[in-house]
Amino acid sequence: MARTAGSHSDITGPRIREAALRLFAKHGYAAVSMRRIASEVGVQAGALYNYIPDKQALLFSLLKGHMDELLEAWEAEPHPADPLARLEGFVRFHIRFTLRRAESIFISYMELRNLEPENFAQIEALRSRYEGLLEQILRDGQAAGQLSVPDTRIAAFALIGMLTGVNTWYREGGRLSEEEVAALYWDMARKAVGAG
Amino acid sequence: MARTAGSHSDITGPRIREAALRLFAKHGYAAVSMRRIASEVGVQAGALYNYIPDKQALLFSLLKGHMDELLEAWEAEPHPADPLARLEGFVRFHIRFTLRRAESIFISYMELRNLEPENFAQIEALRSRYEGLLEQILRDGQAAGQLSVPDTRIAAFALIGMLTGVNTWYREGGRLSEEEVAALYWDMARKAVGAG
DNA sequence: GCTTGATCTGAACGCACGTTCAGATAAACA
DNA sequence: TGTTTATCTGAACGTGCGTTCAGATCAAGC
Repeated sequence: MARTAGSHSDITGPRIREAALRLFAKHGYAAVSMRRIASEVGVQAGALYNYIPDKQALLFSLLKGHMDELLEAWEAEPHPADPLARLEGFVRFHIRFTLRRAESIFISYMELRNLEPENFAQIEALRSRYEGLLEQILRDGQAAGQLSVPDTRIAAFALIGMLTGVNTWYREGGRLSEEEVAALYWDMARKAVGAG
Repeated sequence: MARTAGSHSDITGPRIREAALRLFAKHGYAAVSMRRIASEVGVQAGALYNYIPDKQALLFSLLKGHMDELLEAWEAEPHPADPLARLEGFVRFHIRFTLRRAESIFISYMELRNLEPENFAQIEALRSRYEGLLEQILRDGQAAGQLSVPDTRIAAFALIGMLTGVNTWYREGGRLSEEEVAALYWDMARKAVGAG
């Protein structure tokens, strides 16, 4: 028994990442062994090391990939000139992302502390950039007189905290659709920043 | 070398809980060993088992203790008849608790998944009770016509998410005092639920 | 059909884990 | 002062960890 028929690098590689993402989200990085990930992929633990240098690099790669995808996806969104429309776009975008990439969002909040310092700093920088995007929208809206918050920085944190919170209660197939959730949160977010 | 002079049960016990809380919050339950906790207390790992049956029980005890303290502290607060005042009380109470018991709040969100099923169910029930308190306030406020939210349940989740988010950025001795943070969040929370 | 190279197995490495326990120690009490 | 008892040590247990690697296997190119 050795290599299973029909298995290839371009299949196993992604499957390792998918399995790791799912298991890390469910049990936590430290609680998931390489053997467990390998078994989920249908492979021996040693085979993982054809694809990743070590466990830490696997975690970092997942978090980095997530943040890159998040920022790129935001860039690809339409960015209306009107600050309030841009804010609505951000809220809806963030909700959508949070619901569709629930596991990625989850581990990128939970597993930060399991990153080695250099890795942590990199992810933290990307996160700050993302938070900065929202803060800039709020500043523009403030300057345009469309909204009023006492502190744009804190307001950005508050909004992101509020929006990201959906993944603590949202379950697919539940009472509310993604669109309904987005509408509810946009209503509250809009009011919260005084754009009644 | 055996028992260190002057050490007693009523000192070691709490110190174990304090060390475990701090270490779990910083590195995560699965990443912290019993030997590490013991060394923090200045004791050998075996000595821990004079105070707790096992590691899981230690985690559960910390989370249960936190939830009990949270609910009891809320009961001890004044509960004005006016729903809007009660909402303000809740927001300020939650911010205060989140800032002062940062580590407890942190692990009671992060380490839920490391609880065995029966333990998880217990903590989850207490958490639901706490969320229910806020939802009831929102319903009362709605009935009194003082605020307007499309969905009290979701609004409760959104507010708690927003408020709890402070512990992702707040650092003691930073730019804002606890009182200033509370004021900022109360301003946004009040507007968010349409009590402009 | 042979060779090559990518892919995987299976066993092994040293290490750290949670937990147990017999024995040592010192504080408390007679 | 002698005895008791709560408290802690230090070593040990079986287990599973992340990682390495020599050798087996199979797909592809000639």
